[in-house]
Amino acid sequence: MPRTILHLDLDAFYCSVEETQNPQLRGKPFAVGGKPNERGVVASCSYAARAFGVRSAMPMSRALRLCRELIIIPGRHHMYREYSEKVMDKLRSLTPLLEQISIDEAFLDVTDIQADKTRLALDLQTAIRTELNLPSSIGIASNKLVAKIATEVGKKSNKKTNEPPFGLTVVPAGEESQFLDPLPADMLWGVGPKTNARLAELGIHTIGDIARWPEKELVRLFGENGRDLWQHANGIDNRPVATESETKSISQETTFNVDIRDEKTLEKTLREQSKEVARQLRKNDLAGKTVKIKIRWPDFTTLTRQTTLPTSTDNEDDIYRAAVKLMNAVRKPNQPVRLLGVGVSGIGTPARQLSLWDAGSEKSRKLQEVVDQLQEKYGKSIIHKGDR
DNA sequence: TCTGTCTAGATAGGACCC
DNA sequence: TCTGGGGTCCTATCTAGA
Repeated sequence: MPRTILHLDLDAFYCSVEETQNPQLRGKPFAVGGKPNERGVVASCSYAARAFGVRSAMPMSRALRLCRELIIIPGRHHMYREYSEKVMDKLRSLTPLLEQISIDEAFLDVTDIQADKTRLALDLQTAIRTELNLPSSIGIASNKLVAKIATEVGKKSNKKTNEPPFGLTVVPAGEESQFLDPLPADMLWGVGPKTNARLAELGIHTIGDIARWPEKELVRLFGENGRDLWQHANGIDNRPVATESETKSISQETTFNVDIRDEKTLEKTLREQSKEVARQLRKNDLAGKTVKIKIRWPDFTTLTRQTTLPTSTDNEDDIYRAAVKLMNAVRKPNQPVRLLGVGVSGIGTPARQLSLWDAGSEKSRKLQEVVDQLQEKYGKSIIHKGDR
């Protein structure tokens, strides 16, 4: 039996949340993101701003040139996260088979829900709109890949100026290839600018073009990615909706408003970043073994250096010391830096020293007795410093 | 003891995503 | 025109140890 996967994407999410706080923004060209004079970029822009050619990830200075009256709003990520959680709770009330893939997107496996799936999607869309004031688009298909592309297609085809698309696109099982065939190759998951350019050189422009190439030939040209490419282009995607995921790395990075040469400022930045990374590790009861730095020179060349520590850590000083060492190994004195970052990977639960005393268990009580007897016999010197 | 081979883990970078 | 931040995954290369 084919599965039914629903993909939901909140339209212009950050901007939509800002509109709930300030309804006067509705219909106006505005963008959430960094300041234009501080190397900021557009994180999200309203549909009115999009009409001027403003797009996300665009430098704010350029966005401002395209749209003189653009209103710039600094991001309030804490608030966006709260709204995101409200939406996810709403989805979870429908089914626990939920995979959140980003702050504003999720997959739901609704195969076993006994209801008309289009009706279900419409009700969901309406509920999120009326209860939370947020517009969303939905794609429904027999797998995650096609459902996600369906959402995108719905957004593109419902283009009323200055308004969110509220797309809803259903791809019936068995019609996946037909649906994908005319779409541009870069709508496929995993095809970015580089792969798209390579495909174009081969005369491949649409997803259908990929599907018609021999799988073996794609594997020869693109390695294992070629196999995925062929399968996805043919509408094949057997990945389940993954309800759980583990954190694999935690990092912090900063692009400076102006390039920095001063050693002390760079070290101070690493210190603050290490502190934040350690805080996040401890908050999630995690520790990492590999410390990585990322450094970008003014010409935009970016490099990373990493080192593996003897033991996992969630300690700010350990991370900072390793990061400074890595930076000093790669940076010449007085060399200007555009971006600096610190990350920790190789993540697991922290290897804390086991306490003999905290459990209050039978075992620890007996141990206590033994230690007390030994203490009586030999004095306190037998208690090793590290044991408590 | 020396050398070659295999393998696993570490490292660096690239591509991609939102 | 001048390019953020925080992630994941993959691949190539290097290196140490068996």
